[in-house]
Amino acid sequence: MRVTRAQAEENRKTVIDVASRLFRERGFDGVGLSELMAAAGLTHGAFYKQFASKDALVGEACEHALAAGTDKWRRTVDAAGGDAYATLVKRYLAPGHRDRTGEGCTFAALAADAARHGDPALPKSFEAGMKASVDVLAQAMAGAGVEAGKDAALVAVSVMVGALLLSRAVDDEAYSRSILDAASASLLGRAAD
Amino acid sequence: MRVTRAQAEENRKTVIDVASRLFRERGFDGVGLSELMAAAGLTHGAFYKQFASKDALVGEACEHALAAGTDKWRRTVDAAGGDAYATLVKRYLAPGHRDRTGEGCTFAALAADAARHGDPALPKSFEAGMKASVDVLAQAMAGAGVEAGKDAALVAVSVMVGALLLSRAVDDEAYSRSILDAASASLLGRAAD
DNA sequence: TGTACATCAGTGAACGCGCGTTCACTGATGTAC
DNA sequence: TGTACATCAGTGAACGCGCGTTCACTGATGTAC
Repeated sequence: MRVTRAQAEENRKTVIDVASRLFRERGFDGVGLSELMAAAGLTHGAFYKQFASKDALVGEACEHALAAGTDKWRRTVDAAGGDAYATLVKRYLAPGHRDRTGEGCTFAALAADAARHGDPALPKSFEAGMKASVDVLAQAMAGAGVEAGKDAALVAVSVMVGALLLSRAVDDEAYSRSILDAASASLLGRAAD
Repeated sequence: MRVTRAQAEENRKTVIDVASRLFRERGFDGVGLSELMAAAGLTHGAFYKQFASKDALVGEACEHALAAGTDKWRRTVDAAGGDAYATLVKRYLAPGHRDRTGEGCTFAALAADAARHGDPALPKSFEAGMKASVDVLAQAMAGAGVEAGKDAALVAVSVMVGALLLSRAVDDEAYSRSILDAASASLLGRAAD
């Protein structure tokens, strides 16, 4: 049965939101459309009334996840003031972030999937998300009096993404934390503990 | 038709080798057993004479790829002497490595896949590979007179993996290189160019 | 404002397809005498 | 060393299953008068 235009638009957003979580958790191939639509409270048949294909949703979900990540960082910087850089780094390299892949960093979760996906729209989205993240981090670094500049922020993002990715791939909890802690200490200086 | 035991053993190794390349290129879900066996010069039916399941091959292929990566680093260190650290970093953060995912770093290619795979054997393999890589890199850093210690090597590996991963996920070639170059300069010092 | 009709978001069955896996069969290899 | 037989790596057809996608249908929404 038909629903209001507002409801339909809301359903569309729900699907994208659910997809952005599930894709981060299990990868593009790890989530079927039936399961995804069920998680959004709909049946799978409704999918093609909103999206041209699964690939189209993959593109929108990545864009959404990347934009949400940047927004979250921006809000943190706005709220934390001079502590912004340390707050950003500590939250990013925390076990809580490591363990909630679905709500976490899109780069650490999906960059490899995006690179191999074929669709040229994904790299464009990831690049835009990357540049935005680097900008926000550079601003936070400057505010903290850390050596600023785009390159320093670029490297900082690389450390963060790499450490988070690796911390998720190892078995031992203590070793996993030591990866996060070493990266955190390196970015914030030895006195960060 | 039956083949010699030596031939069968060789075929098994070929399958693992081909799998370790294809999985790095396209992910575990991106490679079907028929295609994989065909790439190894066999038919898909032969697969289950050598492996219990696709998951079993995934485990062996990861182990193989990780061990091969560590060996390659070790050989580079043995061959390059005092230049080992710079050689390692430059080769790792080179466009050639970025563009050959199938023969490249297993962490950058498969860490996310491994983290979400479920099978507890994968994190064990990745952890062992990580520790071995950190050891080799720490040795190379010490040989180059760079601040040594496990933590510094841990962070260096994080930067390298993160930068490579991100360089593969963005669209613009120049921007991709700037990620690799920034990481390289950061690890080797500004004078590295 | 009330009625008549067209629209279309959502439903659920069905489609073809490729997946991982199984199996009866082949025939050269390996073994026993 | 030569012969007879058991083994088993590899073949290729077949299995059930879940995937992405399509479609006829429903019925409340949106529109026209």
